[in-house]
Amino acid sequence: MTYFDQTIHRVGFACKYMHPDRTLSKKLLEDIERPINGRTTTVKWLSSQPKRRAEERLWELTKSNINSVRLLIKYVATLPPNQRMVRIGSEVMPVYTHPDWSYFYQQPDVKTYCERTLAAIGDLAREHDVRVSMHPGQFCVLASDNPDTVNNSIDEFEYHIDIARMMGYGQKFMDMKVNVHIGGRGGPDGIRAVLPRLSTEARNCLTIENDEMSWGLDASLELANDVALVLDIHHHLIRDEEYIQANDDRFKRVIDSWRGVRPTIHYSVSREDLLVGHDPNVLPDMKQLLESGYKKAKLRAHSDMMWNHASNDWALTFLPYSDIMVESKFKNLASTKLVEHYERQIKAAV
DNA sequence: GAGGGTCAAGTCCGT
DNA sequence: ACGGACTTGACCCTC
Repeated sequence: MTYFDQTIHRVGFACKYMHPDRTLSKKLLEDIERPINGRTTTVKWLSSQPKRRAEERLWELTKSNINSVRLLIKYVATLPPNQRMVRIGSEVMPVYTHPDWSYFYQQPDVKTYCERTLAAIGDLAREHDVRVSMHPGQFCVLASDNPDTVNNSIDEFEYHIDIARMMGYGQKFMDMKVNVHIGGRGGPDGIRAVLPRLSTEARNCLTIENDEMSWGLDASLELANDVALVLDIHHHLIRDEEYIQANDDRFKRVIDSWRGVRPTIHYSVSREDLLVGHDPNVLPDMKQLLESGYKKAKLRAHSDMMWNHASNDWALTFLPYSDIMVESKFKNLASTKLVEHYERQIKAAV
């Protein structure tokens, strides 16, 4: 087992808190979890309401969601230093980029409220050394071949950057990562073309992640001199059917793209209910699974927990070089259990 | 209170 | 060409 520094090597989770005691009633769990997790609405519902009522709703959601970010970071701050990393969900300010509703957030009282509260939350994160990030969703396609989609995607990306900026991030290269996939048919050139149109803060935060279907690691490596790269080791496994190694030259180039800042990689594993009966001590063999009829579309879906020890051992070989964002359905429960399992292994080995 | 229908946006795969 | 998956629930509404 390799050297392990509690204060440097982080494992985090994404967007949502789950209470550890799952034996509690559904209602009680909801009461506990609800304030910590984001809520949202739909354009359709908002536009069906009188303007006044819709605005009230947006106010309520915005206040609730900003407070939920605060509570989430407060929770992460109670974790050991090696688990102080979390992704903030995108629903903080619902419909922020929708043409009918973006005005709402430009109103001075709303804007001031968001700036003031998010600044304090950024301070809280820095005070407790919580590493934060964001990840715009599937509709943010900066490299689309449709100019309208690119325009909308820039707005959507800059929305995330507004949050980062209000929290006090974006001033230095990669003080916060806001991660997207290449996504569109424009590929790496499409991403490069859009860079001059982004704010300085956006360029400081943008990371590009390799996709599990279309644009893989080789494509994102073309951007190594332009942006920081996020290696998703499971995506690479799905797409290229390869367990990339931590000493691989391609990973070295990923590390270099962060220009001295400690990178983050993404790690997930195929669903446990898809690979029923699979030995948790054996690495899933992609080629074999595909030959026996499993589809990539199914294999890409995230598991509840990090159930495969062999896969975890592989993922954790990256930890000396980068933080690991665990992507799983059971969120903090999966990442915490993974860390605790790893630490027990280290203790046993000493 | 439970259950069913619905939701801004893009892209890919399979038929 | 088109539907469904991905994401992926969460929410509203009706009963």
